[in-house]
Amino acid sequence: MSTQSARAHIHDLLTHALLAAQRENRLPPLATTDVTVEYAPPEKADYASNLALRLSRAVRMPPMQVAEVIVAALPESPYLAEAAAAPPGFINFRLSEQWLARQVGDISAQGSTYGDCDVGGGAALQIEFGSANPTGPLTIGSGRNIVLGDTLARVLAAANFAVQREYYVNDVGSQMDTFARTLLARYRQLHGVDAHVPADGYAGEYMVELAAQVKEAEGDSLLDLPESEALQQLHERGLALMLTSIRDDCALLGVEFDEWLSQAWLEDEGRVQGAIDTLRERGRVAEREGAVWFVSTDVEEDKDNVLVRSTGDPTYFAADIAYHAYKLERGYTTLIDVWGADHHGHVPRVKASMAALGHDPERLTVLLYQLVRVLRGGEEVRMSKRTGDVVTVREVVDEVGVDASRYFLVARSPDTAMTFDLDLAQQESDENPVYYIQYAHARTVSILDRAQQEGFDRDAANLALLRHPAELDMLRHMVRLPELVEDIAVQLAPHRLAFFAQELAGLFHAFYRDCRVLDADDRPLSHARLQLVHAARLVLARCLHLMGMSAPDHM
RNA sequence: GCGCCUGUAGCUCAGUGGACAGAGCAUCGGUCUUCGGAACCGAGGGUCGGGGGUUCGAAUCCCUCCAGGCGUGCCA
Repeated sequence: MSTQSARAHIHDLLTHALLAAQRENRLPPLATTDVTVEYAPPEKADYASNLALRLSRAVRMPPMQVAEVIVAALPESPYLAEAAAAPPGFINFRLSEQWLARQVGDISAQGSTYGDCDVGGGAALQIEFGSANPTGPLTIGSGRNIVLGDTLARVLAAANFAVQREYYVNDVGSQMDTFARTLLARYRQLHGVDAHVPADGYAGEYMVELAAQVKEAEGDSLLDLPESEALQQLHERGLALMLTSIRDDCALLGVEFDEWLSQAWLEDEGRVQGAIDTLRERGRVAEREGAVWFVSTDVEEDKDNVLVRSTGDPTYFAADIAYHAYKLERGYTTLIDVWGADHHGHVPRVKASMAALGHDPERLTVLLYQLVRVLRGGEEVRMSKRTGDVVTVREVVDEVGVDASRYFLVARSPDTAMTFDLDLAQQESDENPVYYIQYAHARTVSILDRAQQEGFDRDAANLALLRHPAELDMLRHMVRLPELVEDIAVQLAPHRLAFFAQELAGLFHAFYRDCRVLDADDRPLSHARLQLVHAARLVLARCLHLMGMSAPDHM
């Protein structure tokens, strides 16, 4: 970063002013006050602080007076054209137009890294997402998980975290057993043997296709095996095939993981037993009703939870305890899990287990997202994983493309039980917001190409010529990208990217209308505007890439 | 019963302590087609689920009620 963001700079100015005002006895001595800077309504200012309003009571002065004292103590800054107190006690800041125009040069110089910030400070962060059971193809719900996780990972990397992406493979347990039993039934059926899919089995057609693949590879050799052995082999084969399919689905979405971590591996390594042993040593384990329990009743949970079933098998929860301990053991200081809201009850007990093992549960943040409804032909598609009646990632990407898929899945707050309208996402019309952003990018490219053909030289630009309101409005938005990346990294709110990009595209289109870029009669202005268009292209492309979308040159 | 999430314009959704509550789409009316019209401008449309409270200030925080989704000791 060659320069500090405007917001961070104003924050520092206010902090200095506050100290200076106290030093000069224009304000009484204060305990440390956290200074906040926010975006102001555009007609009032660019940035604003409510510092004086919040201080008013403590210093026993009217807010407006406090604001005026602070304004008077503000250092000069090349960033600002104006700082003023405004009723009822806000401190408003206007960015300098000359400073804004100069940012075009900074943005161009930073190129595809413009937008980076340093909230992470290089800290090792792990984000675990996806992590759907490998018992069926990825559903659109998992798609939301993966798109949210991947977009966050991209933003966190831009915020200077050392990001590792991991998919947790839940390859043991009762659901996998059911998966294997279903596969065996389908395999037998393909050989003309009378067999039935278990009542709790996976009825989806994909299981027949899996069985066919096994048949192709193994012929009838599994038919004569003892059932337990056949099940074990089908478990392995089916798992491998499902993982390949899931990996392919992720690739369709443009997502790659650094690690696929297997629950079976954790168990084989003795890490699950080890975690249980450690909890026992710490007096946090009880045995009753034939099972082993994690005792958390007096701590963070309202109930105890089973670690080892009466059958002797460890639960998913026990493995997850070992898994989270292993994450920290590998040196990640910040952990993020992306889970569907149906797992929210799992959060307190995982955190309780971290505390019980002597770790700081605050290291883990769980991003919960609500479920996805799908609209097709204007009607809600009923889904059931058990019957195999699901809308898959593959179907959606095939129908609407990867860009629209990702856009729609990321553009809603994780807390919203979103509706995915397949027909809208598929439309290549002005009803579809996806193309609005991409079209703006394509327009920038088109102008830049044309400028080159017609012999304009943007390197000769005098940026001080940029003073049209449409130019400055676009710049005011563009300089907020590093602040946006910071906010998204802190709030884990990737959907804000979509809104930012949408607004920037709108500002660009308005600029395009109001400001002729290529004008042979005014080459100096054309050159400056070309630099601005070039910078706009960089920012639009960065937004699109952070969302995992393409930034097309032509549409 | 209890816990979490949600309820904002006709629809899909932003905004979670600040300034008269916003966007896209839809509707209606304009630009009329010289750098890409997949664009732009304007208009109408909301007791922010209801009620109470805290605060200088509440869509935002607290209480309560209503509605929907998800969950609630040996599925994950």
